[in-house]
Amino acid sequence: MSSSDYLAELNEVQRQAVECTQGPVMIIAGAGSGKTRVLTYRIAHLIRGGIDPFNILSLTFTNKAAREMKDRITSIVGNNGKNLWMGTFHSVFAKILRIEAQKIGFPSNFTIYDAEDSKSLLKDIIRELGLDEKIYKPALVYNRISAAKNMLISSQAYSLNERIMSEDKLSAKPRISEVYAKYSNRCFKAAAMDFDDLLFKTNVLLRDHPDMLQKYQEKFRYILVDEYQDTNFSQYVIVKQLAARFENICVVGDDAQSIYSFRGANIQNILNFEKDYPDLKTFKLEQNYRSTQTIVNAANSVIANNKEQLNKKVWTDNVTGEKIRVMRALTDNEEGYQVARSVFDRRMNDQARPSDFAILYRTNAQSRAMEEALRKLNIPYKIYGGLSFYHRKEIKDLLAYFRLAINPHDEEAIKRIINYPVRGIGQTSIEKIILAASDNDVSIWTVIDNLADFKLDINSGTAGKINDFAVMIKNFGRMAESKPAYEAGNSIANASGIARDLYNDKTPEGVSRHENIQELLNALKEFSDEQATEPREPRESQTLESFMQDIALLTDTDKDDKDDNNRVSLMTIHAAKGLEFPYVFIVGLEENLFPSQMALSSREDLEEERRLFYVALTRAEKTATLSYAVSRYKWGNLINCEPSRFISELDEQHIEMPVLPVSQDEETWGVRSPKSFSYKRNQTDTAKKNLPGSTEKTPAPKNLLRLKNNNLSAAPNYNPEDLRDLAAGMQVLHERFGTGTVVSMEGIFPNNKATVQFPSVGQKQLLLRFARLKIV
DNA sequence: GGAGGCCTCGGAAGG
DNA sequence: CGAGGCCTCC
Repeated sequence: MSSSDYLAELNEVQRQAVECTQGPVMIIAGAGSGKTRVLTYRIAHLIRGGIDPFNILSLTFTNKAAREMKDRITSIVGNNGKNLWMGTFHSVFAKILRIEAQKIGFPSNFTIYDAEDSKSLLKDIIRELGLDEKIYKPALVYNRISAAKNMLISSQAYSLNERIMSEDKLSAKPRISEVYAKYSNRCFKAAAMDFDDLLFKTNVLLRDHPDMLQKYQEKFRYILVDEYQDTNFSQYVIVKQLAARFENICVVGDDAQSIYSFRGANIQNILNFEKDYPDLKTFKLEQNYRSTQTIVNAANSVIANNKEQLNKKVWTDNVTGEKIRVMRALTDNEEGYQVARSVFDRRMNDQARPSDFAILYRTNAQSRAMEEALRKLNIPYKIYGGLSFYHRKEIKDLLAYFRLAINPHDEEAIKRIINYPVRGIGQTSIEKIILAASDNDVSIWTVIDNLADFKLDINSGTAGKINDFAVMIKNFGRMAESKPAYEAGNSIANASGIARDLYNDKTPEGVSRHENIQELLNALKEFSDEQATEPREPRESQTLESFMQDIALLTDTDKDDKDDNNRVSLMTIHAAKGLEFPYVFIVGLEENLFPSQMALSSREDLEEERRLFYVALTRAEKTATLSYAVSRYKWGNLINCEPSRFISELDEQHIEMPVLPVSQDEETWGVRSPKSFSYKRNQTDTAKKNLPGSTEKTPAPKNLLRLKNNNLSAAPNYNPEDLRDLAAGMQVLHERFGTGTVVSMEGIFPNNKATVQFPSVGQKQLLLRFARLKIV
């Protein structure tokens, strides 16, 4: 492309934001206002203006965003752009911490623990301290420690902080500070950092080493931060420190799209940015290029309900477009069916491609109904989210060996594979080793590698096996150092026994696990080959160590997808941030689901849910369709649902409500009081059974009709009244749809059995609800 | 060490 | 309901 006329592609405000390169700048970028374009052109403009890319730091929200932006910039300014420091906070500062590690007492080959590693370590510590795991749940303790680190509160400061300590006492967990202290110590001994440490230790580095602060202030003369509304305190301080010398700081964000406060993001960072830099220049990108007027205006009408926001007015001169349709379904399954049908019709009428559609939901659990319905209509789809490649067991197992080859002190990696594949080192021996390490304040590896010195009560056979393990790991370490990444990795996979172990497993899961291992090795091979063509320092960059550096920071979206990509996208709204689709369906718009039940107690939480809805709506280019169900399965029980308040917050002129008015429908169907619908065996009986001393088993359910493959059978003590409900419901179905048929109910239930046929899954479930049925 | 029974618990999710 | 953890039993 022609690289010189990029400024011509920008509107007036965008161009000003690009050209204003000196001093503090805040760009408030409304949804669909060309934010990415401004950011990339701004950087390109800096480089063209003679700024060395080495002096530019650009921080993004995801690795994917960084990669795409870097490619774009390189296409404008040439290969020089590759020298940019661009990446997520975590990847950039991990890189710096590896360079400066010795300043804070870490080796540069430190391991990065992912959340799973951290929780597993916390679990061990909680046990070692003799605390009750049911009270000190590892996930909860992890969140608590994470929140503290994000507020730059060390374990010492934590124990001295009266507010935090009294919070912990109040929640009956007064000893979290001890867990925190021990956790930090164990990470240090293992030469490991968790995700939050990457930011926390960067802060320590910059705070305690003025030379370091100065060095990086000088280096990063131009700093850009994307998605600034989602930064936390720790990130805020890093940016503030680094920018303090030159104040060439540019933050880009949209307060209306701040949706990550639950993990520490602080919307105040953007709301108060002006206070930090009084001579700040602010640019507001308010023209939306993505969506129809209807969608932009509807989204505005929703967000207007929020109190706390920066003043801006997003507008568009795109076409008016279709009204936002609201669909109403009987159950979650019928909702899926209706959505799938709409996708099907759109494909026909608009000649749209599957990849033009997105189905967005509040919780991952909602994907199932959508998935089933799409499959029935043969519509290709892809579900985003769920278990990532790098978090699969077999992948983490092999990576644990790689980790040990690079840093044998890595405690979590040792615990993971010291006895996998099985080599006769049992739980008892491992516990003795951990205890010895703890008593002597050394790492587990130090004990393993010098077993004889610690005089453990371990029999000589096991001691020999532990010794063999140590020899193997040291051998792997030498391989990692001397051989290129792929060669070393492949040897380790074989010599460790992992490859063989999985190869011998011929179950479908085993085969798939073996394939995953192969895929990881392929990635390693690609990495080796790719690095070999790079001009700079060919040796160093080809090692297993360099491959492993950021592996903990990768996620599935970073993996190339070689599959056919012409598919309907199914994902949570959080995952959809930054994406856009011509046709968007937002499903499950029910009070207590979206907004989530847990967000109803505070104004702040509710406002964040509303921003989430705003994000969802503004993903749409051509049409947005909302849907809700009047009843939905939750943990096996059918519960009643009310339409979400967000539907009524939409300006009426932009929406088209369902054809069936609610009142008429309820009359036809004769809805009862909500409580009687759900079958509550679980709550009441389990509660009773759990009373101390009670031996009562869950009693056989009463009033229960069972439905299996359309065969209906009744419990012996079945209440005849419910049978009348069933008959009445079937009658209504028949009248209304003409298709619902009772195949055999003569004599009303001969032998307590009947066969029924339902016109659709949704109607079947509505009927079940009528008769208080339970699917078996 | 693996299979199977029992209990518990259930938010969204980047790095 | 169903996933995941834990315990028990072989």
